[in-house]
Amino acid sequence: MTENSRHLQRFQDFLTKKSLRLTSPRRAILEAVHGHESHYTAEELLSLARSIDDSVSRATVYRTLPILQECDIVREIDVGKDFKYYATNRSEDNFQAQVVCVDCDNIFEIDAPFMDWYAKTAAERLGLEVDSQRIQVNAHCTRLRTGQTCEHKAAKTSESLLHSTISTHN
Amino acid sequence: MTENSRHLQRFQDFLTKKSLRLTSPRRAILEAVHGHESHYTAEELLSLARSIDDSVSRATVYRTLPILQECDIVREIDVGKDFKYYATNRSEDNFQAQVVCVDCDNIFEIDAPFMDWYAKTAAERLGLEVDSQRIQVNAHCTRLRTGQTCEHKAAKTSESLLHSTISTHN
DNA sequence: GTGCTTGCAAAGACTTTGCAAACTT
DNA sequence: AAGTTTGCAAAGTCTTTGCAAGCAC
Repeated sequence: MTENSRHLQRFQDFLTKKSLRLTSPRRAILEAVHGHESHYTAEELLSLARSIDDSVSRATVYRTLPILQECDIVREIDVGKDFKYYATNRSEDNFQAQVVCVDCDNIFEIDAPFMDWYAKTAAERLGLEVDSQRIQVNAHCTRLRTGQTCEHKAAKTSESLLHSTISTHN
Repeated sequence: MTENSRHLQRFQDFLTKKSLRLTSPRRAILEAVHGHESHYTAEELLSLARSIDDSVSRATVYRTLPILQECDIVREIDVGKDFKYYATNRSEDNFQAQVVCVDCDNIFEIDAPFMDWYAKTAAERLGLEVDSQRIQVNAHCTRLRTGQTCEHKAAKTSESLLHSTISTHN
């Protein structure tokens, strides 16, 4: 069973449970969500969804994203810009930190397994219960800073590093 | 030497260095920055600044905040809402994580000393150089969830916890 | 059929910016 | 005097919302 069909299944179940309907725009948006490799904006999702069903409107994308987040199919990533990024939840995902290159806007994700423990401890000290958590590191391209600005290409070649795991426990 | 005067000194030096001017609105805003206890919005800063010099305009607040951030007098805290919070840098501050109560919007800060190490390690793996970092934990009020919603009052009484330190190294 | 959905365009919320007048050095 | 800064209001940017027509079930 592919991830796509697993997500479709989950989406349908969720919609049914809430007496919502599986419409053609929603289907196109779900497909678009799988068409994106990494992080995308609402606008990018709209473009791709429109290439699948050109009647999809911006409003529907914005109305569907919260549903996809509730289904745990998509997650929102706010890196402090004036718009948000979204990413599709792949099955093997652990909690991850975002490393954002401020020169080229690339977003890398790196496992940060200690975060679950930290968040829980921090919240408990305040008598709270963890809802969600987030780590973000903003960084510059050391090597490329001197030459032309940090390039997206450079970032792409680092993709093998994306699944590195960093833990504070050694 | 108080923190206020240290900040004023730093502000003046910075302005001079950049051939900028110490004007009355800027002075009022700097004062307002010290009048706030914890986290404040641009709008709240504007109100307080206006109570000191009622001619201060919203535009000037927005234009002055970036300068204060460059001087390291104020820091920006983006908790993913559609507006930003600001906090005055007090001398004893270490790197801190934000714990945001999603019920009452209170923001607590807790030391997270391991973050420097983590950010550096994560960035290095990608060939980047750390610029800034951020940890945020969103949480609910466990105890108060059942009764009336989590109250701001309740948060205030936890203030003694604000300076707790949590480290992953035990 | 019932009532959830959609697209469109207008509205919203916060922040930024153009401009002429006012002010700091 | 020279050049920065200000307040005002308009512009901007992303996101949300009202509404009548259109669909899914």
